[in-house]
Amino acid sequence: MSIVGPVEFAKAMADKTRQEIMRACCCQWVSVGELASQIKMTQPTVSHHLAILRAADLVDVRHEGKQSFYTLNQSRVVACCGQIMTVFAPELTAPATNVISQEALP
Amino acid sequence: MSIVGPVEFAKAMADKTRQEIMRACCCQWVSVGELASQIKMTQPTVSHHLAILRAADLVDVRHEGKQSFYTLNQSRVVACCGQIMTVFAPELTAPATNVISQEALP
DNA sequence: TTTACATATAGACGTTTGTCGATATGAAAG
DNA sequence: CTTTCATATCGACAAACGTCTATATGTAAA
Repeated sequence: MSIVGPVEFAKAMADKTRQEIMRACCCQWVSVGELASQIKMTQPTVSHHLAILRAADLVDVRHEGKQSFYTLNQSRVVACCGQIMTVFAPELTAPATNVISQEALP
Repeated sequence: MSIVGPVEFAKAMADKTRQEIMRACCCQWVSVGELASQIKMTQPTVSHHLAILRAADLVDVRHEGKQSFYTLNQSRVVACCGQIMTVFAPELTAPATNVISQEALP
């Protein structure tokens, strides 16, 4: 929903603690409390970082009873990395082989 | 040479001005003065950002007479994005098709 | 309706970061 | 050698950021 460009994506990832959280909830749903104890940070700190990751659409949330479970949005990671590579490595990321490119040259 | 992990890479890219500089010197060698006038920032500010990008190995430098020319290191961009995708999107970035995976399942 | 528990938000505080003007460094020209 | 020009570094300042404690919100149990 939210428009997340290369700058917002990089900003969201530009923190050691946030990347630890991302690793901790990669491929699984983890509660806030469990995240806090795993990365050894207070619960409010973890909630704060989760809010940032949520704003960047880098995590999905599922509310169950009194607790909320988070999981890493891997598709968004791939999409943002793809965009970065398209913009900042155009010579190394050909947008599909162009069939007419060779013959069209004089 | 310098070890640049996902955190350092993201930090280096987590700034609008720095991404403008990167776009400006993508696919070409550009002097510091020209970069400064293109992105409309003072020369010291641009030098400062270039130092950060240099530390992250995201730009290459070539000194010619009194001026220095910079160009974006596209290979590093691809390498860092690849590392991020491997770590934070393992389910979407299969490390080459595993031939025995299907038959090995009971 | 209380009580207990999980998460979110608010406020405070120290640290880091981005920007600038001033100045140092270094290389070519006169 | 002195001057000029391009870039790098320094010092200052405000804004943004990360962390904590305290508290609010909301849900389930007693």
